[in-house]
Amino acid sequence: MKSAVQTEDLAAKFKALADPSRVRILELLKKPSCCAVDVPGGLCACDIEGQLDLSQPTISHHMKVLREAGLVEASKIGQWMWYRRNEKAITELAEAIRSAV
Amino acid sequence: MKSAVQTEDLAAKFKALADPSRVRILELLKKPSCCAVDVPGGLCACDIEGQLDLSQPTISHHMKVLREAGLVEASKIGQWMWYRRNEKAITELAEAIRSAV
DNA sequence: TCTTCATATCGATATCTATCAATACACTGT
DNA sequence: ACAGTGTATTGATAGATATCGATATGAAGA
Repeated sequence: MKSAVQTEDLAAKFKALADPSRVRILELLKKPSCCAVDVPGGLCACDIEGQLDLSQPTISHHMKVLREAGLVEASKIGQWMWYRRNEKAITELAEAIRSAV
Repeated sequence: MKSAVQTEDLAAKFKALADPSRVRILELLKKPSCCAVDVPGGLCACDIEGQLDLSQPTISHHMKVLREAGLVEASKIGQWMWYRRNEKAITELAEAIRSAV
């Protein structure tokens, strides 16, 4: 039987995806980088903000949720935050949903 | 680009999984049937209730959420509701999370 | 140091959700 | 018809969440 922590952890990750804006953000992060940070893959917060019609604090909140769920990673580069998908965690979640859940 | 309805639909499915009790229910539904309904796979509501330490109305609520998300199917057999996983929808969601999201 | 820009945090609020007790509904056997 | 059983709905409530404006933090450049 699955442990309670595993179940809780799965639910927490799904909760992070349980919002259209956050699903959209994960879509956007698939695109090649187009922000000031010259790194392939990922985006910085201002670019995400430019595409979602949400306020800057709201975007910041969503990124925090995605990060704490482990689905997105972030690094500070200069004054920008560079966000990118954690493909490993995403793939593991996809596996869990099919077999383990 | 993904359409808004697709994004909304994905988020709706994730929202259905964004609760430990409902993740647990999907686990339970993997087990072979052990309820009065003599059909392989799936469970009836009373069996789920017996394993989750939640009230009957709460279980009923969770099953409704899972059904409306399309992740679980239900049939009435006599006075029992027979619930089973919609493996097709679950697999599609697993695909979406990895590639499309 | 001062200003500017990018991002995070705070405080407030409206909406949503999980939960239960009570009740209604539906099916079965007597 | 009636009683019993399984499930759904209703109504209420406590807690969570998405959102924003205002403000704070932090980094870069003049």
